[in-house]
Amino acid sequence: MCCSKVGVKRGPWTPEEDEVLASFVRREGEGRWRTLPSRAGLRRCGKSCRLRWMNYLRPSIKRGPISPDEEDLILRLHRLLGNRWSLIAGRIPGRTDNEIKNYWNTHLSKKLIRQGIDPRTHKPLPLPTTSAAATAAPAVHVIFPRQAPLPNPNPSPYHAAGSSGDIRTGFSAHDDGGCWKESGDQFMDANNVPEAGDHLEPELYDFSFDEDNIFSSFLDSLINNSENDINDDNSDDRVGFVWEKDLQDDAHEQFPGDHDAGN
DNA sequence: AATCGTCTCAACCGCCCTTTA
DNA sequence: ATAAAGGGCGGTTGAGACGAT
Repeated sequence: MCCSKVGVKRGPWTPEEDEVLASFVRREGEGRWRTLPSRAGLRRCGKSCRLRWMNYLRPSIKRGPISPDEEDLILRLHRLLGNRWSLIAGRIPGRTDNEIKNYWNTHLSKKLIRQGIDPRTHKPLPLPTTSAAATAAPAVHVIFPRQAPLPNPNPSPYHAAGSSGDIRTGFSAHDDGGCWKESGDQFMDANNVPEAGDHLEPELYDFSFDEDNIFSSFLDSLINNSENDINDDNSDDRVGFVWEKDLQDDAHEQFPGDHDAGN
């Protein structure tokens, strides 16, 4: 709670403060945010300065309403990544995670609900007469193995872990080194809800790889193929999905140790 | 014109990971 | 190995804008 310090200003930024911050960052560069206020002569906490710069003052920030293309991309990415706003924002030039998060919460989630789609799972909302099975419908997440290589050139990398795991880097913090691998032709998709561990075998890989490159190319393939991945049962290269449904507990039960590897 | 309810989004909060000493 | 600092993340809040009554 750095902003609660005595003498530290809070609330909306004034144009004068913006100018001080922007010119200072342009001159000195980003970083060292905690000491920036004193160096720049601002009565703000470092976090507030960083946020203001990242979400508002950066020259690369794009202004104006979200275009239909951007909206479509957000929807696709959210379907693949869940509430990983920084990752989503990273694929949409000029947009910030905060902006996308707000847009999602105020527009897109409601739009999906109106269309009868669960904004969390991107699956059809259950009918009002909820059965136990319907209410237990699990969330869909793609969770990228942190240190696991892709098993083959046309990979379907996915990973079982609870979404409560750390997602700040886009990988699960619970499962370093652990990777779920498809078994035979079995895939998980929206029409094939497995039990945790069904049709899957955990595999551990003990060599590292270029995470950025792998992740980037993998994400590109996800975006490009996302329609098929999700909706087309005949898709050959569809992405495997892992169903969350309290998966952390279930998977942990079946494969103890796997999910603690990163901690 | 006044009041109320809803919506929007900038800003803050609290947590946790990474880096540094 | 450990603690502290720095930084980044998603979730939440609240003030202002806006529309309905």
